[in-house]
Amino acid sequence: MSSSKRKRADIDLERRDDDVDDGSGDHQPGEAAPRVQKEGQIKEGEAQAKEVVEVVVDRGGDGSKEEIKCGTQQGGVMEEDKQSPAASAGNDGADGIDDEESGGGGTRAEEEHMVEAAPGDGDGDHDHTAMAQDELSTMQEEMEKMKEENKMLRRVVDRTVRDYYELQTKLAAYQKQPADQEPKETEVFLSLGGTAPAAAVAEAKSKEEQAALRPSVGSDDTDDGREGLGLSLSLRTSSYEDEARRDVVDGGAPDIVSDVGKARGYALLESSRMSPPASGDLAAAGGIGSQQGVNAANRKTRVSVRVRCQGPTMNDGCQWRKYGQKVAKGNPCPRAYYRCTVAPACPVRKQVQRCQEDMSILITTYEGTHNHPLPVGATAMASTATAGAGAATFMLLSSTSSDAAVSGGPPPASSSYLSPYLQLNSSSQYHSSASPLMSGNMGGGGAQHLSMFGHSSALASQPATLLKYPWPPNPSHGGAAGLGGGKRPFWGTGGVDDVRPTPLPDNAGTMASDPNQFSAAIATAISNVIGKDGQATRSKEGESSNKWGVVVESLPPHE
DNA sequence: CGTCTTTGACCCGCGC
DNA sequence: GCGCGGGTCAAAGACG
Repeated sequence: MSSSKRKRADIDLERRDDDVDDGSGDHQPGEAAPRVQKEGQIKEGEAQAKEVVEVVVDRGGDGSKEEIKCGTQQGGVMEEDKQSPAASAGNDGADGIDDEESGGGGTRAEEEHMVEAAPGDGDGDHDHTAMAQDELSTMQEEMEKMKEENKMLRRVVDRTVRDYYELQTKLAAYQKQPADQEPKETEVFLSLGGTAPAAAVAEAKSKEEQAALRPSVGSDDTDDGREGLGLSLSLRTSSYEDEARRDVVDGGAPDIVSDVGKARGYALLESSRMSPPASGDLAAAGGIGSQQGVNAANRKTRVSVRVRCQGPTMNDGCQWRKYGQKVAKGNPCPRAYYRCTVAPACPVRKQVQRCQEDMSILITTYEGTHNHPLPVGATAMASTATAGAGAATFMLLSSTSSDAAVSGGPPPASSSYLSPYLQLNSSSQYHSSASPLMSGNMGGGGAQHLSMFGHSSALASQPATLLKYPWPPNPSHGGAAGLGGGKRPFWGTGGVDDVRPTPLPDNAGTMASDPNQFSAAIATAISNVIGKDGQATRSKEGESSNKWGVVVESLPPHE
């Protein structure tokens, strides 16, 4: 596997949850809802509010690598999308950079956020007022520092962009050549929360740049509980082939997603497309259309998601069947192997394993592309997202996430690799209310949303009714039943109309304070990234091939 | 009764 | 060529 040939998309979602713990060492993928409950018995109620989500999305599909980091920020978050690509193009280096306005890289944002939070938390003790002021001054200083850093980052970004364009040019030339042999890699990282998963880090090749980009990160570390509010989007693309057209090229910048230290919680989605399909189209399409079924090419596509959640699994929205489990050498935690059961011959498989460094982090790797149509809802969502360029999919952060929810009924994801809906089980730290996320919807049908933040509350702003899932909330979908009896294709269930991605907040700026907004910001960032692919892929019947039809949607707080 | 999870064994690829 | 590790298969058990 020459890395050069494969594409990768990584999405890191970092969330922090205090809450739920499966406790069980085994992380069982949510698939078996019923069982999960038994074993894992996650306590929704326990989920406490803080969650930090870091989403790193790597898209390999097109041959371009993109990194997007989203950190919770106070200031306007999103907007970076566009920049992100550029940044990413620059390669890894760019990662954290992005939002100029927001204050710089997501990391910084986080720090800022943290800073504020810290003082704020101070309760209202009057006695502490003086101290608070001191802290404020300190914070201001930090802010200034951060600003400076931001400037530096901007420079880096500019440089990156420049490089990006150059690469693009080269890429274009390169693309003209036969792609078959050419390897292409695209990596896209979305990191929310500013922290990057260790694994991601490991991958990251250029740490220096990262450091440069995210100086503040360290600060984050300090605050575990903090929601880093910074959303940074960086795109890194390295594509050697045509597929990559859309995005940028990157050179092999590794994913840099971030520092491990922060392992607090994050979800990382990483998709890497290893093989360019024999037919270039496939790759471009995301391999969707082609039923190639179990093509090797399909298998090569990989997406990994790292989510920090104590919950046993992350729900991706698809139906999976566990076919094996093994202990990997470097990680004491067993790795579980799942196969997509949505369609009989679906080549897609996924591996679920907990992060050694941070057991609360669940790493899910998807491989291959679905050879069956994705759920309409998912598709619709994906399309919506892509179209809007805004939000691609629903990402829900649910702290509740019991596996059950997850396992519940996962309709296929919009994207071939990832289901549009990813559920992160974990309680959001930030939300005091524990886990509301998945609330009703999730529970019953098993929401297939990717929940990034536990703050359901934030999301809550939107009426639950708004949240509609591609598939009916029927219990049947949900539980094991969904799987068992429910092997029926998910796509049959839902109507496109049903799906309504929550509109992203117009003002990114507002996001900062609100978790909801934050999530929205993330969604936006993701959507941007995804959008590209999504559109492309969607072009073909909107099947799963989209790599990233991800829509971030906030759910109403659960009760 | 049917389906899914669990678990051990087998096979394949890679590195030394 | 050997050993190691990863991934997959298949039988048995458990659960709904």
